Amino acid sequence: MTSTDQPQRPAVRPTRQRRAVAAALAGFDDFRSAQEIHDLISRQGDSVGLATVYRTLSTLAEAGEVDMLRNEDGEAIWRSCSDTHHHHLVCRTCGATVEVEGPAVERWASRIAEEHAYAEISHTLEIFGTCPACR
Amino acid sequence: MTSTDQPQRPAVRPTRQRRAVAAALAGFDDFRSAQEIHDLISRQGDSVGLATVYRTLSTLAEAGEVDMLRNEDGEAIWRSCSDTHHHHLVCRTCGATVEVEGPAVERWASRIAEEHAYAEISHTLEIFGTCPACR
DNA sequence: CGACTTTTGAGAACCATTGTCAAACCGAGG
DNA sequence: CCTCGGTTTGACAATGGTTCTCAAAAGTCG
Ligand SMILES: [Zn+2]
Ligand SMILES: [Zn+2]
Ligand SMILES: [Zn+2]
Ligand SMILES: [Zn+2]
Repeated sequence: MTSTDQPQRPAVRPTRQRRAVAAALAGFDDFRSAQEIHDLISRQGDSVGLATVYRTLSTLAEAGEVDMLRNEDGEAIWRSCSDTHHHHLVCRTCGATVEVEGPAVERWASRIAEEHAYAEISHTLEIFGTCPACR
Repeated sequence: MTSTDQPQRPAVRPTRQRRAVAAALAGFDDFRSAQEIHDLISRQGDSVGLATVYRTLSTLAEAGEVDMLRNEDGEAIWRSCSDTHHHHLVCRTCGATVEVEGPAVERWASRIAEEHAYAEISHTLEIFGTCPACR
């Protein structure tokens, strides 16, 4: 019996590239685009292909290690976040981010979904504005 | 004095194309992509360039006549909505939409922004799920 | 009917994101 | 340390939604 119990996970390997992306993510606390992250990595001397940056970010996002959301232009932006469910207050200009929680909102959302019999619910809730520093 | 009081609006003209887009929008009540709307128009016999569809939708959105939001792939989707501020419960599969309101959420969002001194606030709040019909 | 301004559309251009696939890499055994 | 098989990478092509270009077409108004 080789493996009937374990779902046979793909075995993620700790490579130089993945370490570089993780390091870059640890280096800022605002939301950044994949391209910006790619640039940051290059600027630090490391060299990681853009496609790999995208792949790594997607993987991390699926694992819940980073949050991905879309700015008002529809571009994906990423950030290493705390692992509890939360939302964001994001500066439209510089990306400065504050994690926020709203238990009442969570309840409201699930109640709404329930009332209309929608299943497999997910929700997006982000607040955009101009931070004090960018005024 | 030609015009110092009126901000000199661009004078939007009622063209066949704009009427066609408006008619298409009136023909469905779920969120659709620009391409889908373009197809609907063609299917109704009218012919409107895709670029014009985009232009018209953008104009209508700025005027608050339609709502634009992004699906989970980041694509813009559009819908003719009521003119009061509201949010949406959208079926991930068929696009079926329910407009929802949450006064408490609105208050929560502005309080959060205020607490962190962010200005020019806007927020996005959408709930995605699978509607009863799509189960 | 002109003179003037806005609008349109076919196609090119953009550009973020994803796909391709051979070469490089990793880790476990041997 | 060497080998073997699956994993990962990266240069580059390909996608696909959206915007740009600009000459031709269509409103507006006297
Ligand atoms: Zn977060
Ligand atoms: Zn939430
Ligand atoms: Zn709406
Ligand atoms: Zn609101």
